[in-house]
Amino acid sequence: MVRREEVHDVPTKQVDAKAERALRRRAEILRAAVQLFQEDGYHSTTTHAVADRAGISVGLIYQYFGNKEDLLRAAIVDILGEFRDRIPVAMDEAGDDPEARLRSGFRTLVAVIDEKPEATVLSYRESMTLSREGRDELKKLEVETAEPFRRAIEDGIRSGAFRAVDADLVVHNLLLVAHGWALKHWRLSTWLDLDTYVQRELDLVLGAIRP
Amino acid sequence: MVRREEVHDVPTKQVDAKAERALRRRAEILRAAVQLFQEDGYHSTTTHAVADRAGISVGLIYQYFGNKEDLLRAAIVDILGEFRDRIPVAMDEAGDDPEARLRSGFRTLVAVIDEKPEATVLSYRESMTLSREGRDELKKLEVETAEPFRRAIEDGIRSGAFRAVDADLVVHNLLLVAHGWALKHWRLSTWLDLDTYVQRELDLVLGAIRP
Amino acid sequence: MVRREEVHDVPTKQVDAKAERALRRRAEILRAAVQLFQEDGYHSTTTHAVADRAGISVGLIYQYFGNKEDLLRAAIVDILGEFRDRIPVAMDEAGDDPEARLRSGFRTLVAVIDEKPEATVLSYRESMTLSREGRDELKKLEVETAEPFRRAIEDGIRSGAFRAVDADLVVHNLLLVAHGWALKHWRLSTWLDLDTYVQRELDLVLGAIRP
Amino acid sequence: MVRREEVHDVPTKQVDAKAERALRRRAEILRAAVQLFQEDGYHSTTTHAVADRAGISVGLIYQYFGNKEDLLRAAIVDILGEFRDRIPVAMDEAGDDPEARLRSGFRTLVAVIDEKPEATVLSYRESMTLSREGRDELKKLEVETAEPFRRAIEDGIRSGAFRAVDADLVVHNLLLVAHGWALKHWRLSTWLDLDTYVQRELDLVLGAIRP
DNA sequence: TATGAATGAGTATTCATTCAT
DNA sequence: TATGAATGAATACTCATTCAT
Repeated sequence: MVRREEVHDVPTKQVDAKAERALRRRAEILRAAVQLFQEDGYHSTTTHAVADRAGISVGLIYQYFGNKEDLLRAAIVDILGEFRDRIPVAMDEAGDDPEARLRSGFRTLVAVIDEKPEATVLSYRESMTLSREGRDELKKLEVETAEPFRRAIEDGIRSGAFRAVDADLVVHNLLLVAHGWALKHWRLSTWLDLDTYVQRELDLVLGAIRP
Repeated sequence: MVRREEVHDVPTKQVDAKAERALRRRAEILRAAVQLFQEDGYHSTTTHAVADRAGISVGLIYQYFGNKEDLLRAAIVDILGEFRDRIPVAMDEAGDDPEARLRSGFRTLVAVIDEKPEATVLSYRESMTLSREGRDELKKLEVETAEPFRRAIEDGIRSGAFRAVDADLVVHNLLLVAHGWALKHWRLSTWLDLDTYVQRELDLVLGAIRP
Repeated sequence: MVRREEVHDVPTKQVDAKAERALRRRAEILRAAVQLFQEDGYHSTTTHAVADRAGISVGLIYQYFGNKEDLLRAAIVDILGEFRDRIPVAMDEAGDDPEARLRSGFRTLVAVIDEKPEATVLSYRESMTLSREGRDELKKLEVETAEPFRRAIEDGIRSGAFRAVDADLVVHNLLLVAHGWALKHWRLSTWLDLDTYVQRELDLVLGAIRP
Repeated sequence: MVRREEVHDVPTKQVDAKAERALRRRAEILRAAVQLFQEDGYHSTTTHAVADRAGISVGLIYQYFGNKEDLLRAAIVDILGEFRDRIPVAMDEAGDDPEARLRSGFRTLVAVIDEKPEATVLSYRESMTLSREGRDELKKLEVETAEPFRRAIEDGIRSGAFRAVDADLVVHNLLLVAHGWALKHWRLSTWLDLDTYVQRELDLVLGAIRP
């Protein structure tokens, strides 16, 4: 007879399947939430509406998220995390030239924002809704997102590719302008598409910092 | 044409005193509301809290404002109206030179934002909370605010002072950067003061559009 | 013209009327709550049910009580307070003789319990439901209720009217037996009425402590 | 007649092992439930918490108990059943003397209560929570517990060992006082231990009914 | 004008219970 | 037997708004 402990042993495969299923569920719920938060605003979105959109019951939301605010936090962290992860990769693919790195990073930043504009807008609109901890987590991610841009600019300044500008301020502008694509999309999209926006903004920003 | 106040048979003086008192009350309530909206967010602010802060009873709010949303709309319209009114004046005082006009307009814009950062942040955070009509009113004011900037840039392009840039895009950037002073004040203020911010941003923006 | 502050002055009479009305409301709500707590138990009683029974809206409950638990606390404190207030009076009316004082006090105690058996049962059934503070308040009241009985017994022991018994234990028994009238009323009432119960219990208790 | 377990064609030994294991499981769950009911109250105890404490899954609770209330009923019946079973034995061991029988029965009653004070308190606090049937089962057990005491007193009255007191009332008091050891343990234990409590209470009760 | 008692619709969250595995 | 993911009914509490005074 097998030891009792072993009775509960389950094939690793099954465990993985379970864990994967759980992750998918979580993502489904989060997607539904982000959609609705964007459509109606965080406060106007009910947990029941999120459950309906995700095709599950209200109760299940609380098995994957602590509460409604946690859902908001996860939604915002989700996109900020994507920024943090994808931008360095894109910049590295662009090689060593500071200007090329900046272009690639900015292009990726706006592209990610264009993929999930709702989440970006959310992070502006609702970050005050979060608790102290949630907001601190956000700020940390924001700083991490800014970092590779800052380094590229400082490299450029050192190499003489850029003027001796306030690197932090330029990064601030780059991020603002990137977010602007989501924040003012209703107006920008009347005369610009994504590529043109990226192109023209890069021309402006780089034009301002070239020697 | 008779002024509306005089329709009833009351001495003008008394009417004025009354009207003035009413205006003051309205302003007091609005001020309390803007403070609290900024401190706790629109949704977390109760009408009772606004009444308390303003030193009046809840009921009275409804004599000056239609409902809570109307209070929000008024708060946002208030600052946007100030932009619309003060910027053209500031630009005109700067004379005819497009660059001087831009500088003066931007400086004023950031100054007004610095005076009431709450309201600016509010207009980003809560404009989706407004009804269709409220939002349309906002967009109209936003366009009116942008207009003098756009004209100065186009004048500059025509006169050869600026390159043939996308004027609307530059205005979009100017406004974003101005709002950025309120939106990211927590970070910017760690290394910049108002004047330096204005100066450096103008250098960047103008550097990008000069021939 | 009167000073503004005086404008709000209201006749004292009116203030009293308001305060009195508020007290009546509070009592109405409390009565409804005690009834329902007794009928269905605290946890099975909904705040809506309390409001319905009291003939008011749910919201109003929260203008008079902090929350549902506060309603329970108030209900229990209410009766314990009555014990504390009425028993010393009854004992004093009985004169100086320890036995007469004990009889009178016990008779009153059981009478009050008989008037509001629900509240007595409540204090047994639901006191654990209360928060630490609530329970401490209860214990304090319980001790205050016991005190006059304890003193009468010790007086009797000193004067030789009673044997040298454990006074605290006798008080404990007296209170238990009094509460028993509410706790086991369903059985006791099959063969006893209030007066007989009081009479027989006093005979037993006094028979046990007489020399 | 075949035992129910044997209906299916399984070796008796295996059935017994199974049945025994099931009984142990049931007892484990019940023990966890009683602990938690006492610590947090019946309503604040979740079935998940019971499962955790018992080291099993929620689902399994429902294989041994019909529902949560059934768990409560079982917990209370458990201790009342122990009263019913152990008291007659203790009294018989004391011989024929009514007073000796009473003493032995009471001592055992308080001892059992002291072993499981939680369950005793539970039966006071939560019996109203039970359904009609559950409460009737409890009352039946209570009467059965009382019966041997009643008989001992009546025997004593007949034999002249006791005065012609109301036997049912004396039993009522005995049970109340015994339960009091659990209900007011927080206060009694400040100056009494179990044996002293039993001793002094017996002295008081017997002192009241001796001729 | 001004008050604030009263309303009651609206909602996040919990938790006993089920059932596919 | 045993699991625990999933359900969804139930409920305390809030707060914008009204209206009698």
